[in-house]
Amino acid sequence: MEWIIDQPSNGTSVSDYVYEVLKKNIVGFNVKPGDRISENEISELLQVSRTPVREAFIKLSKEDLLYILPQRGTYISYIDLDEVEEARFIRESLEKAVIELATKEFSEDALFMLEQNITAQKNKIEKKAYSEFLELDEEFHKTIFQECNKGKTWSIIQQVNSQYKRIRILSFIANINWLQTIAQHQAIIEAIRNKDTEKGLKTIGEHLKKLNIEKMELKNKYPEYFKQ
Amino acid sequence: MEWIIDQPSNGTSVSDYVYEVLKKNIVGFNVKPGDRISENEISELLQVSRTPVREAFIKLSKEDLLYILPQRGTYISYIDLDEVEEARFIRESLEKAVIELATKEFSEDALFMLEQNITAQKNKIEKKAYSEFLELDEEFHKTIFQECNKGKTWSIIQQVNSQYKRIRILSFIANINWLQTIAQHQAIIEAIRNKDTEKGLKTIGEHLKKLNIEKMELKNKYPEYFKQ
DNA sequence: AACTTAAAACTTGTATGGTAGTATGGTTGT
DNA sequence: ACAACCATACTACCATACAAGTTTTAAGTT
Repeated sequence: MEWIIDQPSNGTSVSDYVYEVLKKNIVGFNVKPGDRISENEISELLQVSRTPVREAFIKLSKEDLLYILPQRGTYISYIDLDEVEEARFIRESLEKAVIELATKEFSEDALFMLEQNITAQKNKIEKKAYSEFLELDEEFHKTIFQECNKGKTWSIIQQVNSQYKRIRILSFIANINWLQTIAQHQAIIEAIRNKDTEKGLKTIGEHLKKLNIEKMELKNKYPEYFKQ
Repeated sequence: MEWIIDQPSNGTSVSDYVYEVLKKNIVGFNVKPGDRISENEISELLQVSRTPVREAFIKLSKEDLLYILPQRGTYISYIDLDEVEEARFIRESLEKAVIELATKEFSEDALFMLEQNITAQKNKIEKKAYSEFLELDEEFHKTIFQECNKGKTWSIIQQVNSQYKRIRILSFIANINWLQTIAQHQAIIEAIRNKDTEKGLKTIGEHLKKLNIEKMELKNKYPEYFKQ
């Protein structure tokens, strides 16, 4: 498969540019788990020097999207279901804590944004624009965090979420139900509006547990992407 | 005040070495918030090249212990109480989620480790060895996470916790009560042993909220370390 | 054919050189 | 006295060179 190489947007550093390109291609499985990449190879591919490539590698290795073996090589990580589970655990813990805040206080403006987001989500689904749908999904949750003044918390989730994202992509390729996802988003909005903390917590739990069920299914379907 | 420069321990990379030295000196207030440091200055001080220094800077900036202004300079961050509060929020959410697991299943061996840790804690307090006490404190919580198979979760806390750590150091310099801390640790052990989830959650809440009370007190005492 | 071994071709880690952008301090013009 | 300007000395960023270690390759030996 071919690499997707967007042009660097203005204002970003070379280092960030390399990071973005690599992340996109890893999460999108354009480079496959187990593949070996090298600083030289990427620096040539993107026409930049090794330094920013190296910095991007380090950053990605912290997200466990790749692992660096000193003096040996750098490899794309396999999806580790134990890690995915822990990422889910972290995300569930933090999302629940935030939904508890959101069901106590939430501005009308932000609620409106969430609703607009959902209509956009439906649109993308009809057009079968899955990756754009996933972006909106992320945006949805991000909005809740920001409204609760927990932007840093969201960035932590982002960091842990990389592994998780790859599974979601597979899940969409495998064509598993996304209509349920939208229904859950709607339920979250209702919970916030009615200040129904109980319902909010329950929905978030289901929302994230859904993927838990799919995990084994996906591992059977794409064993070459998984650890062991 | 003088910089504390330990020798590099064998096996660690130069980059990690620089990171450790810088972190220790920032958290310990040997370099003060607002101070300017540069790649050149540090590379000369530690007798290494600029590359590993730069990598350490990037890592520390992700923990918000310093901030990099491109082409302008790198500065030690002031303590931002909003950020500290969010770090506390994250930690509380994750610690509660883990204590819930711990009060359901926990090995006898690990419980023993926790008890041994507490006796060691008392020791350090008597000797007024505060920084060593803080290390044991961290170890205590880490043990719980690891026993619950949530090592990654702990590492997330570590990352977010740097800001928080600086406050704890100030708190100890200002001589605020640590006996209460030990009592709370003991209460956590009891909760785990008796599988008393309710008590566990409550204690964790108090444990972390304690610092919340001290924050304003500390800001008044050391205004030069805080933002605004 | 199977095993040794040495050299070449990789890898990442570290050092150093060069560049663009920013702050600063002094000088000049008014 | 004060503002405009310019030279200088910084900064972090990126490119390149070198070092240290690993893997691959292939020739040489038994």
